[in-house]
Amino acid sequence: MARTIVTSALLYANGPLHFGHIAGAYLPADVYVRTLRMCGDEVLAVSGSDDHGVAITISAEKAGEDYPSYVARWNGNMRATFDALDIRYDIVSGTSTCPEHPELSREFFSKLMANGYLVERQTKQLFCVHDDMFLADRYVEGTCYKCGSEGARGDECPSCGTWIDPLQFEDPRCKICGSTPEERTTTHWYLDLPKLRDDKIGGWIRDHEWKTNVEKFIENLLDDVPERAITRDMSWGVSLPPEVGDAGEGKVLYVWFDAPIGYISFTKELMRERGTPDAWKDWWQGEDTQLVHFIGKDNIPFHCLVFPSMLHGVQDGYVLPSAVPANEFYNLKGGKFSTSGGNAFDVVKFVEEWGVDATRFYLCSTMPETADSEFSLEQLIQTTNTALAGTIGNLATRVLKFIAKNFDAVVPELQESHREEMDRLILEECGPIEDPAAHVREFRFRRAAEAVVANATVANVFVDRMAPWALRKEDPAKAASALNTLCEWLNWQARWMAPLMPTKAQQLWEMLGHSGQVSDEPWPGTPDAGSWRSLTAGAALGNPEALFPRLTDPASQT
RNA sequence: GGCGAGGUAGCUCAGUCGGUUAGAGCACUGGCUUCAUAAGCCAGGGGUCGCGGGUUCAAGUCCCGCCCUCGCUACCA
Repeated sequence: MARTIVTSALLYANGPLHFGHIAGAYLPADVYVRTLRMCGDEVLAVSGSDDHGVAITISAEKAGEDYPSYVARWNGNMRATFDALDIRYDIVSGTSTCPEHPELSREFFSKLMANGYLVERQTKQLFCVHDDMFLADRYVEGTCYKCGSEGARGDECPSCGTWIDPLQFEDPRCKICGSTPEERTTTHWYLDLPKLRDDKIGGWIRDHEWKTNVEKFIENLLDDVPERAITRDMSWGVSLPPEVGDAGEGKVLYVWFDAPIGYISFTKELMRERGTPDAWKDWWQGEDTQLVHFIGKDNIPFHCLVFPSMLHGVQDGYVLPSAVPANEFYNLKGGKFSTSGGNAFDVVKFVEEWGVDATRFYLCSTMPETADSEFSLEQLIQTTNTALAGTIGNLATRVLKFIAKNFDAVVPELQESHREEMDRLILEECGPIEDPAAHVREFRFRRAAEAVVANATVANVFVDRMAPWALRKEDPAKAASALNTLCEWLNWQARWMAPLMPTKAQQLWEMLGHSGQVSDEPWPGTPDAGSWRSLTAGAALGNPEALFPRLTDPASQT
């Protein structure tokens, strides 16, 4: 049986989730997981928050909160957003709360060191006595020694574009408190990426089949891969293992080093809770495991180069990613979603107002799969009204209400003599039928969304060809056969919809008279003339009602 | 400045290895239908594929230059 670990980018616990994140990494993962599960694959879905790093400590202090509660707040926001959007994981944890995380992160560090993939170096860095911390380049400002403009940041001068070495500032200031920092020597450990690349992993990365947009990114990256510091001078994070000695005092692992390890430590946490503490190995070190990382394009270097290098470097038999379906960026009004810049809105409230499934569907059908793409409320409303209310929802009501009125609200009978004609008409002559799951497996979510609608159009064409309202008077038995065929089709439609629109799929499923969960049904694929029917004539149908209410654009009202 | 992505119909986007008249959805126009959520079906109009060169029998697709938009620029993630 196919076994797949699906991860969604660990969210940096320093702000709310917005549609950019959701369309980029979380919703596609959820649709993928739901699809695979209905297909009978064994799937583990993991996500959580990335809780460490300087940015968080500074923001927390500004907000007057202690780090754990600050991080917990954003972790909670993430969970609430997932709930609102029906995005489900087996575990949503956090790097600062997962009990297994520190130890496993240190184990990675130790093994990489033992295997010769870490380099120890001493560097000079600015230290702020007032704030009692080494300052990241970004937190130093001063007068640019090239163009003389004030307010140059420690990494780059905004006026002349020069790359700044903050140690060369004549008047360095701490950006946090404004005092003058002093120069101090500090020791750090670097991940020897060039060596890791040359010891096999480079070849693996080069030969691996990546998504097109990922491929382009990686090629350049590989040629010029630097050593990367994986430790920091601060207290909020995972402390270093004892074997580094005194030099490790007051230092923690760099967030980017420990964050992806979270995927594994969260799995350990989950398996311990389930009472099978060793089961995580079957996943992460199992030969047949497929590892799929859903991320945004900004995460490509880490998931395609750094983390695989780490997994390889510890030499513990970890699986390497089989696919990294990175999405591009999702934009709002031409710019990126940004909560600090005000270019965003409250996701939970948005979903309450416009509906979970309509939102999920629209995000999927405009997902930035191949290039950056654009979100707009007007289009969401448009799409909901035409594709969901008009094509899919109206198909259900026009069929089921007609049956309720004229055929006693039960599945009408199919005359054996009509079977061949009905099957030929709907399966061959009313338009192409596609399997949404086939697109999902290729990470083509936009096409999958289109396919669900296109399949409903096939049935709408069938209704028009049969014209049951007229046929009922001329040949009632044949009208019954046609409606029986349409009931069968709606049963497929509900299952096709399930991964994308779980709530509405379930509602349709119940309208068809079923009591169980549609998501527990096996994936239907595409109908086959000989075997696609499964209904019993006379079975009671549920109450037909509008699946997707039409939405009104507040901007278009006068 | 450097790096990355993009500029294709009114809008949002597809276009695999360069190969017939450049596609889809929405919007728009016309016709059919009346079962249904003023829904459905059919047909149609609409593009010098950012600009200028080049390679080729053939370029939206490859090469060079330019213009514009967006993102990143590493010890922030």
